[in-house]
Amino acid sequence: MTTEFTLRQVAKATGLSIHTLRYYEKVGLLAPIFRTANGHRRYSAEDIAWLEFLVRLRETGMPIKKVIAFADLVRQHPNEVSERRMLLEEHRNQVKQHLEELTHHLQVIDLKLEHYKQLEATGENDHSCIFWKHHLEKSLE
Amino acid sequence: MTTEFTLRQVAKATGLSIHTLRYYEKVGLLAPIFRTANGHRRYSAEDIAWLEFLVRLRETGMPIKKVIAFADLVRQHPNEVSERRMLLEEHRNQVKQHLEELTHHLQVIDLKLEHYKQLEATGENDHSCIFWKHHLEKSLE
DNA sequence: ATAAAAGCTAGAGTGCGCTCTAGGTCAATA
DNA sequence: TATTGACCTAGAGCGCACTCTAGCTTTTAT
Repeated sequence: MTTEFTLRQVAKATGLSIHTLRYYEKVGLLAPIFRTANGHRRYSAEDIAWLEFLVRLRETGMPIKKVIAFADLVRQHPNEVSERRMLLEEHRNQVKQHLEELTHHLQVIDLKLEHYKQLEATGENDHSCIFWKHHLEKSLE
Repeated sequence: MTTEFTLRQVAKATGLSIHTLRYYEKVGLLAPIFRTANGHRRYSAEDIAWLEFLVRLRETGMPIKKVIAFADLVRQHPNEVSERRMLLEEHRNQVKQHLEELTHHLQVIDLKLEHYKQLEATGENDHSCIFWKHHLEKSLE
């Protein structure tokens, strides 16, 4: 409330672009930001705190529409926390699951890398190129 | 090579849509798939193996262009594995980093959830709603 | 023999999340 | 006084990754 920040400052602070900050406000990810007499935005520390949480939701894959739904809950039911909790809990579980899938994918990629390293060490050809050869043969018929 | 599969079968096997399979071939994620006399696609077991790895790359966030670059390396340098290894290693590191960021984000979300649970238990209001009030006050001036 | 189901291509359309442009105001600096 | 630079709005444009349509042929089931 006391200290207020310009668009430019907030862009620098959050890592979001100036364009994105205006866009986020336009679509309702942010409540309307306070304006000076000439219409320029002034962000409060609380605005920045919300932006930081919002970015976390986005970076964990929450679609913009769902973040808007979350923001709307705060606006419409500021004293009712349970709906927000449920929405966030659902998201948390999705992130958790995604995390587990990624971990598994990483293991497979690591296996493939191990395989490559062995091939490089022994100077052998990649076995999987057979599959490409098959197409070459066919196209030469 | 021996057993071959129809478009429909491969869609079911990989979880990709029929449209997507044709699209992937068109843009070069797959080498041209073998065709029957009437022009219908017939996928080999190797095609499916590559599709499965490809899906893993996509699901770990590798952009299509980069997957194409990877596929091109196999086609152009089937005996040279080191470039492929480097590309894949770079991707692996990005996935690892992403995984760590996600883990951190998850912790913050869990903290927020803890906070919500406490509020629900004590029946208190969410402190963060102050930030929304600020805007309401301003709009009433 | 005919209808339904599966396949084909080229290319248009969609949804998401920005990102940029045009055309303007206002304040401070050279 | 003129110009630079930060800001404003409305709305157009873009890149990605599909997804679907139109109009056609072929195959399979009844």
